[in-house]
Amino acid sequence: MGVTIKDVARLAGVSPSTVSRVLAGSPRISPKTQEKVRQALKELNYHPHAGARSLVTGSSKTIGLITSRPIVQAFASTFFSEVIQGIGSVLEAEGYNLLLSTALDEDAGREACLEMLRSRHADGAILTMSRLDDPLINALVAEKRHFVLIGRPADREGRLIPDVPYVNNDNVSAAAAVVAHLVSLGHRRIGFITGLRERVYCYDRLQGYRKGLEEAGISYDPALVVEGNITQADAGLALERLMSLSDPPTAVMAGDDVLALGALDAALRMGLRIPGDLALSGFNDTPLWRWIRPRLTTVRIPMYDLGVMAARMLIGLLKGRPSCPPYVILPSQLIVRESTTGS
Amino acid sequence: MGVTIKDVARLAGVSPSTVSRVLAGSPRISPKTQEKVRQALKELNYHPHAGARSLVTGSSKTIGLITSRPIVQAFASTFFSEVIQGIGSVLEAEGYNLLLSTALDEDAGREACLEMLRSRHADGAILTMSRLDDPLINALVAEKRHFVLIGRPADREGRLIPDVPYVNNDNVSAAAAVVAHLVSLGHRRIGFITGLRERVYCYDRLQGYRKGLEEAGISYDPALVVEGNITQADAGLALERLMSLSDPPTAVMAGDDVLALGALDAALRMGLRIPGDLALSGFNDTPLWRWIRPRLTTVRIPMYDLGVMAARMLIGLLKGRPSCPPYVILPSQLIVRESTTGS
DNA sequence: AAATATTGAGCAAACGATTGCACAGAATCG
DNA sequence: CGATTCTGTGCAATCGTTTGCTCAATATTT
Repeated sequence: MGVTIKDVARLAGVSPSTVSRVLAGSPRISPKTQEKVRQALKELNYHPHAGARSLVTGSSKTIGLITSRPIVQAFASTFFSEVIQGIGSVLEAEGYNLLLSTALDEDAGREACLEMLRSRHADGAILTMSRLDDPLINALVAEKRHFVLIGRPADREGRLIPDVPYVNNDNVSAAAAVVAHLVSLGHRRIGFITGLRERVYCYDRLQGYRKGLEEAGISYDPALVVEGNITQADAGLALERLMSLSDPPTAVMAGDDVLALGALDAALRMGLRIPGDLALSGFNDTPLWRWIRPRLTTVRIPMYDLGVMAARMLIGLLKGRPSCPPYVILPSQLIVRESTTGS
Repeated sequence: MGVTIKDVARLAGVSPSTVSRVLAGSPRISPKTQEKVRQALKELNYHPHAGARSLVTGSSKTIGLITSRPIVQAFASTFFSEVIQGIGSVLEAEGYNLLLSTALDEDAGREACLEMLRSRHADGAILTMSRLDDPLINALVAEKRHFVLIGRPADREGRLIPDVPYVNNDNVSAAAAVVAHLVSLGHRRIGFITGLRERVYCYDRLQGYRKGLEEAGISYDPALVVEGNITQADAGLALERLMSLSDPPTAVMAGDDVLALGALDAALRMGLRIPGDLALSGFNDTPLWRWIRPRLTTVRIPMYDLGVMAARMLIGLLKGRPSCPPYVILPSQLIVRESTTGS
């Protein structure tokens, strides 16, 4: 069925070794021979057998792409999509293919991921959206695998786990910047609707929220923070809860655009005017939502670039480049729109 | 580095063949031996080398997932995400892994896809969102690959290409149902904003639109159809064009929720009331948008199930099941909401 | 008890590619 | 011109598994 290197060798009148060397671009092959071999390659439409190759070289030219939470959520926003593109653009140029982890639930999923990486002999992995004290990170470290995290490796207390390469955006300072923006508009009671803090990015944005308050000299009020699932329904309930406080917020920042949308819906239902009665901000600048009115003040995350950097970093690791930096933090950008300023 | 079948054999005091047979569940191994081998497997934490396996068996237990248009768009909506989950849920249970095609542009992308399938010796492929006369389909057929299309295989004139297994939703009748719904509300001038008809699903929805008109005894007016890219900006322009006709539509159906959102934005900007001045409908029931006001009348596509069925069908093909149906059409569902009925 | 059937396990040959080593023939040197 | 260095190519081992065939040992049958 498949045409092998021997077939090519026979047609070109050389040995398999020579064909292999031509393929590898070895300099010790004469131009004449090279030409003959290339002819034969084209003529037979030869394609190397990745399995056989990986058997002898030990490298499968394959990278695992892993999401530690169910893919459902991972793909729901455009985050994953953009990140994948960034990763793909780098990996393709380097001849790597992406192996997707499609596990359903978190525990079985972890084993399935590891199994995939092991049996497919993946050269490395890229992880996204990890949790505090993420078991998968621990497992990967224990197996001494090459991998790069998109996000921030954090232990149970949110402290940075050393020696894990990662690419992240500056969630803390970005969240603080949102607070500063709201403060500059005169707000002092600022609510925060966020996903569960076991997700590192949620944790960090919460830290940024607190940092922003502190820098503005506003004391932190736990009653103003509502933590829940990243769904619009939950965000709506969260907003209702915040607005029913005896001293309700005049501004609410959401830890994600999805949450902001749910909150927006609830606010409008409650008859609140945005931003007249309540200023509202999101996070992530989900592209498709730029058309929602009022337009959402939010933070733009360089998702594509996160993917690119992660892939580059991983390639660096695989090639054993010593100059490879242990981590990269990409800046994000506050995008001010109507939902806070009204114009 | 890696622990091989020989290591296991040595520890268990048997030959590699025996270990292999235990792994394969061969019945001709005594319980005692099986137990010994299993012990050794656990103890050494053995994992088979997929490459070596594929070398001798010819199967790589790998499925390529291919999007013929740039992944960008493919991932932008939740379509791809849900489909992937469906696919994954089936493939994982069958021991297959997903290889993702990450090509950037359409032409180089096609070659990269094929190259991936060939050199990785993928057992099969699942294709999404094909075009009329899609070159990739032709290539896959020419290479006699096992694959299933999510969508409908169509030639240049939109005719069904025979002998290509596919899973599709009933775009034609769904679009017709939307028209029927609008007609039942009293509309006679119904506009249609759609993506380029070179995408089969756009083409089919256009056919459904025409069919719906015909069934209602309304003659087709090309001026009421605007075809463009699937972006909100284009949809906005399309709506403006439709509304500036001397005899503008009283209802507009969009071929996609993204388009509906762009049209909605434009309509509101033009001071139109929805559905008072203009009824508006979408397509796909993008989950995150159920919270947008006014809520969008749309069509729900069973995306997850499309993935499941495609994967099942592919597995069937790979196993050479003769009972495997050549195609499946899943029903979609009209979801009536405020944007057409007002309540 | 001898002949035959069954069971359980090993031998060894693939599968397709890479690569260290050997070795011709040509080129270069003294 | 003989000795030495290059160049270009082939040989053969190797990577980790699977699997057809062989064959001992055991079980079953006459």
